[in-house]
Amino acid sequence: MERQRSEEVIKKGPWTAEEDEVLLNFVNSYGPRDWSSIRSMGLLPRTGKSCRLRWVNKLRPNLKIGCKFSAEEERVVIDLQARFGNKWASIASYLPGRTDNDVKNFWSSRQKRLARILQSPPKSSNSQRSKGKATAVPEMATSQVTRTSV
DNA sequence: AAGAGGTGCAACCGCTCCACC
DNA sequence: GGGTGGAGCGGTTGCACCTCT
Repeated sequence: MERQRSEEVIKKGPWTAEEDEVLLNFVNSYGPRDWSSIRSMGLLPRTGKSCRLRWVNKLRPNLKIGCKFSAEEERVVIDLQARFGNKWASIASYLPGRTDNDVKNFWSSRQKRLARILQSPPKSSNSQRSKGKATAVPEMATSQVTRTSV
């Protein structure tokens, strides 16, 4: 019973503004550490893991939230990925304001797109579904293909 | 105007490494 | 020296939004 209760307490899914605020207050007071104590102190019904992730990806100061990767950042990611492989945290450390999750998502999106481009025959450009969100692809694609295919 | 397809983002899960007891 | 717990990292998945047909 008790165990069941303690499991029920853990919340998952999207974070609310209130939770963000509590997490920020905690970090301001104790610093970005001891994540598991957030739950043990009864501040939030979230795991330490979840709290750390939320802070790192969304609440940390100086994050470039909602800001697309610049051409320069893309180049850095491509270059560092070639050097380090999928060491996203290491790569992110070279990109101020970017998180490992950002870099990881950016890279996997590019990979998917590249795969699609390479698979699809070079039909007329009309058939390309270039979304507004996903514009700067073609140039990227070529430079990436050469590197990733190694 | 509606439906289908594709993209990007946020979050969770499992594994590995490190520090402490 | 070994065991346990916590933190960090990488991979994967689901959802919402946007564009095109």
